[in-house]
This record gives sequence, C-alpha cells and structure tokens, in this order.
Amino acid sequence: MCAQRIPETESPGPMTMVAAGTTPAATDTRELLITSARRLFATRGYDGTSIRAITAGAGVNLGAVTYHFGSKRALYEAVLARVMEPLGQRIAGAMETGSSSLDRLAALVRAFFHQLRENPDQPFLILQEIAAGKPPPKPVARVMGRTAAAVAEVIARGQEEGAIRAGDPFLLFLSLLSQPVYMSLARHAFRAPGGADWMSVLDWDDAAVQESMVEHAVLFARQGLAAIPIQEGGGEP
Amino acid sequence: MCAQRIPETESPGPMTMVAAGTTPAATDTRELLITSARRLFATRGYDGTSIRAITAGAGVNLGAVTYHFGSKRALYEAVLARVMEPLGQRIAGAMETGSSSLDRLAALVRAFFHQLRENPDQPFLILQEIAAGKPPPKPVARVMGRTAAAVAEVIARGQEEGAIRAGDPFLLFLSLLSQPVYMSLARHAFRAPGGADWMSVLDWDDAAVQESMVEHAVLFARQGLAAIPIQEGGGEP
DNA sequence: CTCAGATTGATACGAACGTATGAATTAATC
DNA sequence: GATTAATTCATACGTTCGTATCAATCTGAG
Repeated sequence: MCAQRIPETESPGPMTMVAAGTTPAATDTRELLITSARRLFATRGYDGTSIRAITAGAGVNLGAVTYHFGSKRALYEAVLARVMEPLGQRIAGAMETGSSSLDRLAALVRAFFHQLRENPDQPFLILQEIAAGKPPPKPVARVMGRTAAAVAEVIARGQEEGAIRAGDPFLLFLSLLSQPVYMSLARHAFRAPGGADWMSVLDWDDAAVQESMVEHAVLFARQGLAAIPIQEGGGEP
Repeated sequence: MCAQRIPETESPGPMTMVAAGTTPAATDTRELLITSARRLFATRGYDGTSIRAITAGAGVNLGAVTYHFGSKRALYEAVLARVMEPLGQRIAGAMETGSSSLDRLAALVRAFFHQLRENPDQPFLILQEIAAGKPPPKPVARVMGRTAAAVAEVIARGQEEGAIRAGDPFLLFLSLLSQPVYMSLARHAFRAPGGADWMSVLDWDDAAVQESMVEHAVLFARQGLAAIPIQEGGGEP
C-alpha cells in the first residue's frame, strides 16, 4: 500500500497527485512529525519552533514537513486538529451525562479539567495564536463553536427549569469555561522558578491539590450559575 | 564615538546622567519605540515582530532599539513594565474602596475589566509568553504577585467575617481573575471573520453589551464567592 | 525481475533576522 | 568657536529561517 499526500481534514493538496490508497507504512513519519511538532509548538510557540527543530526532534529528514504536510503552517493545523479532536469528544460525552442541567454543566467543567490535565500542552497550543492576536485556527474554532452551541442550549434549558439564574447563555458559557482554562494556564504559568512566595502554598504537582482545584472550580461555577438570590451591595448580613 | 547606556532595569533614569532636569529631546525616540513595539508585540507576538518592523513603525533608525534598550528582549520587558504599571495601580486602588470584602472584590473585577477595555492589547501582551510555555516575564510576575497577596488577604478576611465561602484564598483569587481575563480574551478571539453563527448574538463592540458583560462577570464572581448554601444536585463530595 | 510511484535524503537559495560597527549629525558646555 | 558627549544613520556580518530541487532509495504490482 502506498502513497498519499496531505490527507487530514483540510486538503490543500499542493504537491503530488493522490493515488487514493490505504495508509502507507511511511505514515510513521507523519506521526513522528506531529508528535515532535506538538511538543515543540507547545513549549516554544509557533514562530519559536523551526522546521529544523521539528524534524530533528522526530529523527526524520528536513524535507519531511514539506513533503507530508506541504508547509509548516499546515503541520501546525494538523497538530491542532489532533489536539482538539479528543477534547471535542470528551465535551460531547459530558453533555450527555447526568440528570439536571447543573449536573451536566458541572460534568463539563470536570471533563475540561481532566482533558487538560491529561494533555497539559493543550491550553498552550490553543491559546497561543489567540494570544498573539490572530483569529483562532480553524480546528479550534470548530470545536469551540460546537461546544458553545451545545452548552448554551443546556444552559437555556436550565433557565427554563428555574435551576440556572437569568443571563445570556453565551456569557454564562464563557464564565463556565474560564474556570478550567484559566486555572490550567495558571497551573503552569505560576510554576515560578525560585518560587514566588505568594503561591508557594500550593503544590501544583500534588494529585490531591489538583483534585481540590477541580472541586473548587466546579463549586465556583455551580454557585455562579445557580438561581439563588444574593444580597447586592451593602455590608454583611 | 558612541556612548553606552542601557539602563538595564527600567527604574533608573533613561540614560547617562544628563545635566539635571534637561531631558534630551531624543528621549522621544524611546517613547516612539515603546509605542510602536507595544502595538506590534500585541498584534503579532514577540517572535512575529522584527526590530525592523518596530523601528519602521516608529519612524526611527534601525539601530535605535539596540542603542536605547540594548536588545529586542529588553525593549519587550520595557513594554511590559509600561503596560503593567497602570494595571497594578488600578488594582491597588480597587482594593481600598468599598465597604465589605465582597464589594472590594467586585470592585477588583470591575477595575480589571475597565483596565482591559481601555487597553485591549493588554491581555495579549501578558498572556503571550505564558501561552508560549515560558515563565511570565518579570514585570508581569511582580504585579501579579502583589495582586494575589492583596486579594488573598481580602478574601481571607471576608471568610473570617462569614461573607465569603470557605476555600483556598488563592484558588478563589484565580477564579475571580479568570472572569475579566478570559472574557476580555474571548472578546477579541471570537471576533471571527465571517461571523461564526454561534456567537453572532453578541455585538462585542456595543458599549451596552460590554457593560452587561462586566455586570455579568461581577455577578458570577459575587455568587461564586458568596457564602451561600447551595443545594447539591447530583453527585457532589 | 522490472519498473513506476512513493518516500527519503542531501543540499541550495533567497529572504529576513538580531546585532555590531563606525561615520555623520546634533546638542550642550566652556 | 571649539570640544565633547549623546544620538542618529547607513551599512555589514553571520545566522537561521522556510522552502525548493533533484538524486537516491524503498515498496509493491505486474
């Protein structure tokens, strides 16, 4: 079985013709490239990662990126697609669990946390381009779009049932998502060398601490969503 | 013959000991560079911005960056310091206002929002390096450290008073901060070209929408912090 | 075995990068 | 006006980048 070129989701098909066939053994090179690129893009950023570093890390020839993906950019998108796929699946799974709307949303937060814990590089890969001012890459936008639609619907239903407070479902979705994303980011960002004293209280690598962080975020989100009267302004009760 | 300067840390005077009080008109170049660099770093990222682009944007000579800052990196840190300074001041101000702890923290969220609205480039500049896997630059870490300490103290006091629910003050601080940061990021990230249908509901540029976003986040944070009994829905520890 | 196509390999190329250098110019002091 | 330091300017250097090129090698079908 031989031969293919630039399969993946998007199909620019720059170079040779595709002799539609099964995946060749050489697909190994593709996988090696994606693995190496994922690691480097996450730790050094897109612009900070050279094709030479990627191919060297993968133990393949310099020309492999051009051959298998057509360009550095296309490889980057392939990495993002690979990264977003399990996230999207996990989110979809979380939205089908549980009984009440609030439970479903709590499951979403948990799913996000666990996904980001198993793939610590994920928030970096996703936020990188966004933080650099560019629009989110296609694979990211796609999964985020699907997620937002599904979550907003659950939120709207919860509002009808009276379990979730009034408010724009999309804004509530953003507030929800902010918890796992921001905290996973902080988890790595605040691993300061020399240990800044103001965060030395937390040992981010301790599994128990991580679990308590998840529970904290779930509780925070749950309270933030709940339809509960809260006294505004003023002082103490 | 050239002279050396490079203040290294941003605190001392711009350059050599100039005759007291007389700022050489050439300090303009420094400001022009910082302004141009800030804009470009925010919209293109550090690696994506060349010294040539910065100097061209500032209308000054190519060598100006090396002369006034010593290196591209030093200019970047100067930009960050410039950016973080008003943020830190605004935060400090917010923490001194209001009566109750909850109000103080609500003021903090509001202050963050308004700061980020007036400086839309700020989250990009701050998150860029973090998202690229590097530790947060010095000026960022400094302000964040001060903020975390102050906020955690207010939270701890609120907990003693019974106004704020139990929980790690630092985690609560992160949940609090996540609201303005994440939403300001989303505000720009989701300005999708072609308008993704799932977010077309929001017109991010509408001032009223922005204000409602702030109020939403404040309410979400307030509810999330509040010491309020919440009925546990399904399986919660 | 043969051979065409798929893949890998070594190398080249032009562009862009950060920085260095030293002359030209400006501003301040005497 | 002369002197000197501060700053600007034009240009050069060495490196690294993404990509292109094309020969070498591998693989499976006939």
